[in-house]
Amino acid sequence: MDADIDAAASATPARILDIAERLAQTWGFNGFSYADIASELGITKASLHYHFATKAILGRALLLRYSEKFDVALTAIEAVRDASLKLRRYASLYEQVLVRDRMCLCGMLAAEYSTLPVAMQVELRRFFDKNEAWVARCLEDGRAGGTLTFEGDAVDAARALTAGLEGAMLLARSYGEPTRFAAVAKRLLRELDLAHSAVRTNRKTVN
Amino acid sequence: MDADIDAAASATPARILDIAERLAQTWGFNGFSYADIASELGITKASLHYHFATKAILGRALLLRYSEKFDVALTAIEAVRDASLKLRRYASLYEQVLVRDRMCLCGMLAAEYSTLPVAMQVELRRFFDKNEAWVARCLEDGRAGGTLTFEGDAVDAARALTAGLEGAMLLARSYGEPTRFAAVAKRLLRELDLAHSAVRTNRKTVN
DNA sequence: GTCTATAACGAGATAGAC
DNA sequence: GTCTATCTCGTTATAGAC
Repeated sequence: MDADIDAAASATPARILDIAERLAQTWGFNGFSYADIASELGITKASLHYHFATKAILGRALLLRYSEKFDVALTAIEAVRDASLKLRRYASLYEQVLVRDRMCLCGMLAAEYSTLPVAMQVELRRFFDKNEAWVARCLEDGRAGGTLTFEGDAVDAARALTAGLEGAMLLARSYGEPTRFAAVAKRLLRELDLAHSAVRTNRKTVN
Repeated sequence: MDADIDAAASATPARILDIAERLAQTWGFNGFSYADIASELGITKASLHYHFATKAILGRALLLRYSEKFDVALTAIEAVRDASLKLRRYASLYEQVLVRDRMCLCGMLAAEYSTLPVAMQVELRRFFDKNEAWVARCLEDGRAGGTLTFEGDAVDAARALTAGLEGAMLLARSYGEPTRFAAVAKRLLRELDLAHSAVRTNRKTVN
């Protein structure tokens, strides 16, 4: 098939990005070099520069691809009806990254923000903006639909949730204990859950 | 005074750490070099190596001093009676760092964790452990005293709070908007506040 | 305690052959 | 599209004079 041939012919850039992505999620964008990718892929540094002329270009491509993959994942979750379940699926996206001993690429890049090429800084903020908008919409839908509860602006609540997930990831990875993340995620989601909140309300009124 | 003379005589290591600390909080531990410190301090790289033989030693000293300073700050907060206010003061420690365009040193190092010398990894976890214990104790006191409310283990709640604060800091700094942090912090603390929680409970029962 | 000088290495990047 | 070879620069670190 032509598609397969083309895919095979253009496989090298994708494989480069695969390796670079894992290294960036593990050591940070400034923590790996062209030499690291080259040795792992079995080609020379010069060949890497043919595909990605500069590291800044590679980094931007990394972010764009990651953002697209994230879009696909979010779209898949869109099919879910229940907003509460949607959020649990969303949180599990983070967890899947963590159990592979990686940080969220964008959380990692956020830490390195001030050292990144401007083009990467722009793309990183774009990623967070999209992410935040998706979560905010999900929260708003859930509140309107009567499955979620939170106060104030949905965007603020979305920021609190993503901040909690990113931070929990950061800390859990330092301990090599993904369960630390899971516990925090569960707690964050529980607070948004109307069903659980109602239980808590009842308990209070009984007291 | 002898103390002053001694302080002046041993001022160089402290000034080195001051600069290194700011650079580490801005660019990361791997984001600055001895040359950066040397040029800013007006001495040579060789002189730096006299005070801190290797960068790993410098990094560990950085962490130890930061941890001590944090202890002092926490002890100062201890004087506060109200647990809710105590937590607000705690959160404002983070905010004070952020408004100076810095990341929490330990949040930054957590991102770089896998690239750090083992001695720094150990010290970093020690810092988080102490931090977590302090917050957990504060939460427990507040719950017992009837000013705070949360479910389950205090340690879990403490981890959720610190994760939220660290993550919010990370994201706020990428946008150069400290208000993003403040909004998330306010939300996190509000959820722990019994007074506010009671209001919410009342509102629910009215509905 | 600070200096000059230098070692030893790794980084990103380029030229030009195949 | 990949290679060899090389350049230039920045990095941590050391030797030895002052």
